[in-house]
Amino acid sequence: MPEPDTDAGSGPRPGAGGTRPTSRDVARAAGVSQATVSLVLGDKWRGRVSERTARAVRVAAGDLGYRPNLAARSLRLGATRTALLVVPALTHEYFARVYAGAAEVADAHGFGVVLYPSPAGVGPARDPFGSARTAIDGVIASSMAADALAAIGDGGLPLVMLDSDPDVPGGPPTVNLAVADGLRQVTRHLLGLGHRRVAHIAADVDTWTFRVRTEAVTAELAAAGLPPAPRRLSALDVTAARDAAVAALTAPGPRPTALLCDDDILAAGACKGARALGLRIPQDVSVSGFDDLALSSALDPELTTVRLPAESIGRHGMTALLALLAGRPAPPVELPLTLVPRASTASAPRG
Amino acid sequence: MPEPDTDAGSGPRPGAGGTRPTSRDVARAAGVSQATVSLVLGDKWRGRVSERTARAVRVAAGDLGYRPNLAARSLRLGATRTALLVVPALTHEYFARVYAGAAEVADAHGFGVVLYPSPAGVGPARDPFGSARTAIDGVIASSMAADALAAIGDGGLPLVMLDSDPDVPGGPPTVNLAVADGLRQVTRHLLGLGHRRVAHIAADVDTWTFRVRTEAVTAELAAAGLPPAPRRLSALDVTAARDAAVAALTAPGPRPTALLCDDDILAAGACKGARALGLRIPQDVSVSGFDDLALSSALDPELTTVRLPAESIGRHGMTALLALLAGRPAPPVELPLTLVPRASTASAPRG
DNA sequence: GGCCGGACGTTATACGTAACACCAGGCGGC
DNA sequence: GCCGCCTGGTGTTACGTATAACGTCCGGCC
Repeated sequence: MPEPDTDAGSGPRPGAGGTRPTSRDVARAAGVSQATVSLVLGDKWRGRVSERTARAVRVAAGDLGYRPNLAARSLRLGATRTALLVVPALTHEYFARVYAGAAEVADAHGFGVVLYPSPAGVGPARDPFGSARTAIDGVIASSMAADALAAIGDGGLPLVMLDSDPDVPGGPPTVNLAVADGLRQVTRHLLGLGHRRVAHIAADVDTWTFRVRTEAVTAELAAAGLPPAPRRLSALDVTAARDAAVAALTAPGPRPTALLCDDDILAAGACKGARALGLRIPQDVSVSGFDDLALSSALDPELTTVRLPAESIGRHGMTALLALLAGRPAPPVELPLTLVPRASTASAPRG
Repeated sequence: MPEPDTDAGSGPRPGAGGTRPTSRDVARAAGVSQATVSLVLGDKWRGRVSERTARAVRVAAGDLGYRPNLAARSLRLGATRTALLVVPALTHEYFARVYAGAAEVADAHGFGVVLYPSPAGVGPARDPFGSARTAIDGVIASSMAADALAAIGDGGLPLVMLDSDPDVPGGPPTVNLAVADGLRQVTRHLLGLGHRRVAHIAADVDTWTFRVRTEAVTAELAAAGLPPAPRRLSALDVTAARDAAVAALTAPGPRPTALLCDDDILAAGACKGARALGLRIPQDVSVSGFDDLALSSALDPELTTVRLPAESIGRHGMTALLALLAGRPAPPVELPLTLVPRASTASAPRG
């Protein structure tokens, strides 16, 4: 049979526009069979291939610029060694940091991570992961609404949930932040400064992680013998939060002396609202955030907030998914949070 | 190193009733051959399969919950219909918005987009895309340093560069923002307000998009008969920018009346620095940014800045890559920028 | 000398899909 | 009566990889 193959291992041919070399090309160049190439490059050759042959294979692979065809490998193995990370929004710094943590652990185990930013949870059940049409082995989903969860479950893939209700019976393994405790810390911090009229600027987002925040604040106020904080909903957006703050500060009755915000972005808006009314922060009104975004130390005054270990939750999430893929159980995790007191909160004004 | 976890996808999954159905299972259920299933589900059956048979196939596929094996499809087609978007950092809102634009166009063409956030451009040449080990058809790379570009080029994949030097002979197609013009607009804005002593807070990042900013500012000042602005380098970081601003404002000689910043993040730091010195913005010193991040309207006063059409550059980038993949040329693109004057700049103080 | 077994490789196969080449029957034209 | 053509499919193959099953040489031991 005629062999039009001209390249007899003469020299490197990187990215010359031709087709990519396969393991068979490497085999030909090294004078061995394709199986041997696979063994050597897959590091499974101890005691089955001589040192000299292995070296020859590696040299040939290097010369040709061989890179394995990942689609073929995935097909053969029935696994892609890739995880999908579903997040509600990428523009929120928190999720970018979660990704970084997940990628770190994945990398250490030879796994990849692919991101799918889903504006509204996830898409229709038929094709939950719209534009991320990549073959994946498992899913890590962060801060998903309940109906979105159902759509993901349909995929039949191993699943780990981040920042989601851990008490669903038969639900997927969860990795959570101690969000409730974090907001208790904030509330106690404000109470400790003498504040008795606290307005709560909450995000109008129907996810577990935001729902528990309100419960925690209310419970902590009740424990101190105070009524629930007036709660103002707002989109997770500076302008909406500004309006909510203005509404809270101009509502009938005695003016709140503190604005407890569920997110740093809301806190930034709250600061603008307070200033628009001529109030000074923190002398006239204290403002607290939640997240410790870069934004929070860019503001003036710097924001009292709660630091979220975003990278850590990403690491734990990936670790849990790897456990699932290996057939091991993934016990639930809850990570502690720490209050970061800064300049935007101070003692309540007298009067 | 966990070895025996390779059979992750092949184990029987309780919810799905065994292993995932293949096109052959669908064929069996519908009483046709696998080839017919492929034709029907691939929408290539017009005039080759009867309406009735096609319907039967679709019903069977739906009943079984069939989803094509993407690895097998990619192997067969030699293409993955997936693009890789390489960005320097995800925590910067700009890149998240670029992604959104790229994903929009990709989706409309049945393509997927996978993100690879590369802390330092890209990784070593051997495996440029570290944790994003997914089979891809092409690359869109944004704001890459020169050496990183070389590593990407080695991949031999179609490549589109965003925010990169368009004048490299034989270089890849580029999609750019008119960054130089944007900074000229800012400079003229400040000159028009009477500022004659402008300090330039620049990012210490060796990429084209930041290099041209300094050139543009210097050229525009020279055109007005002014010496180059004292330039202070800073990491792309609030604290570093704060220090740079303090240094600029306390340097020997007459104090600058304006701080021209290459990025909104730098501007946020500059504001903090100015305030730390007891200066009011904009009465004592004007501050301008660049990007129009959400941050810029969260600051107080709101930042004069330049709006970047991030989604648009993502859309154009993906469009260019699709052209390349179709064998068509991708002419260079340059998108115009618009100045957004807000409250952080005002007339230069007299004296 | 025959036989065993380690060292060193090779041959063959399957993964699931898409598409090319073929084929059976019916029908109209000449 | 034969050809050509249209309709509605089917058999088969190849994509590139990983690995199970199978050889082959050769030194050593009873």
